[in-house]
Amino acid sequence: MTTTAPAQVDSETAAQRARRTRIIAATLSLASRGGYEAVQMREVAERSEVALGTLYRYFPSKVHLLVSAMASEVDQLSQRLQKRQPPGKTRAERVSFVLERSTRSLQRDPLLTEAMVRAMMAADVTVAQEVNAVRQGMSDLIVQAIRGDDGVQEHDVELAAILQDVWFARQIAWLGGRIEAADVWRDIHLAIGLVLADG
Amino acid sequence: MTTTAPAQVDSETAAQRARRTRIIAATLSLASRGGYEAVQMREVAERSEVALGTLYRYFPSKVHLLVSAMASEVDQLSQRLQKRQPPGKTRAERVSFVLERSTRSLQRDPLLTEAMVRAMMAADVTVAQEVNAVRQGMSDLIVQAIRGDDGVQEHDVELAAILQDVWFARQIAWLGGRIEAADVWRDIHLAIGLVLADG
DNA sequence: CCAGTAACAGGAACGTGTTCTAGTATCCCA
DNA sequence: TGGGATACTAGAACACGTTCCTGTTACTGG
Repeated sequence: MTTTAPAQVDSETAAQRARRTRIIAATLSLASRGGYEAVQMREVAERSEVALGTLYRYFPSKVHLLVSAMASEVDQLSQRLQKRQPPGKTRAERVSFVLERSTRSLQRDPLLTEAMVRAMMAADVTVAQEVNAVRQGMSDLIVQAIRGDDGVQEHDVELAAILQDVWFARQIAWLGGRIEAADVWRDIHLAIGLVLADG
Repeated sequence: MTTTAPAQVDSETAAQRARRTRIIAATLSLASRGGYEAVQMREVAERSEVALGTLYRYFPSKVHLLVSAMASEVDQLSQRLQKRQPPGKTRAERVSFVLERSTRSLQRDPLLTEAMVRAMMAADVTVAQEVNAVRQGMSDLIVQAIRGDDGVQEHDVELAAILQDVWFARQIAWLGGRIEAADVWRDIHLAIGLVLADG
């Protein structure tokens, strides 16, 4: 947190964009192999062929780094899912589709998920911007599913926020060893039914 | 995590119970003054007049320590609130009463809350028992409010779990500087209205 | 092209959670 | 009541996130 970050991402040099990409890639790779604790800053720096100080110039803390990595993952998920309207006649069916896909996508790589979700929860005010990017991506996904072809509905943003809260909380319960992977989806599905009781 | 914990809390010697009490007291005091980062294990040990190794024998990590502290706080809150049935004619009114009291109680000491909630979120599988104690305490509170004088209702435990998830998630959003203290309560209230739509 | 500035490399150093060791005190039971 | 196990103290040691320092490289305006 000593040095000032590169002014703007879109005014970066090509070499800088490449460094940023290498750093995120190394982070995802390490997280995927060993979770939160395996993402060690020295190791990330070494793998992305960047000095430790440079790593900290790009991402001022481990939490910034992991939340940024999650933002990049959510972006990808979002692009895959938003190619077409989620199927289903009711709001509940469409939201179920989207959240089930998201949940399965995360559970496929539990250690990576653990690293990213743990960072999201550890984020303090200095990471608010990155955290908001992640939440916005998830929210867009859910809101689009709620609306379907019906357009804007009352409370749809608030409902999406609640479902996202439950979604995160259940992931944490799973990561904390308090519920099984299968229960994550059962609980979220139940929450969808209760919150979107329209069919 | 190397040494085995004292066998059972109820088979402790008087001196051991006193140590445990002093440790929790020192933890709450430090957390209240400076939040999560101010709870430093060496400092806790010194203030509770216990060697560092002993502290780790009683609480095998900082997270265990803070979650245990939260369990003790929730116990107290629970005892205060459960003295009488929460007022209100509808489930929503009663649950609002209980959660508003809980929220206000936490917001009165933001740094302590930050320390405890952050520990709850950082808890891994080794802390599952302590985390469950906290969640059970909160759940009892909410379930009792849902039931009121009406007795057992369908899904009341699941509804309580969802509300608790939202409650925690909103606390985190507040602690993460993404929403204001007042918004915490507004969002939880909204969730109550949506989940318990019975008046 | 050159000077000055910002970014980067390499690595030492520091803080705090956690573990480990050696010695001492306390407890429990035969 | 004595002796062995268990618990405790004091403090060193280790790991990893973070900061800082020194020298070098890459960029930019004149």
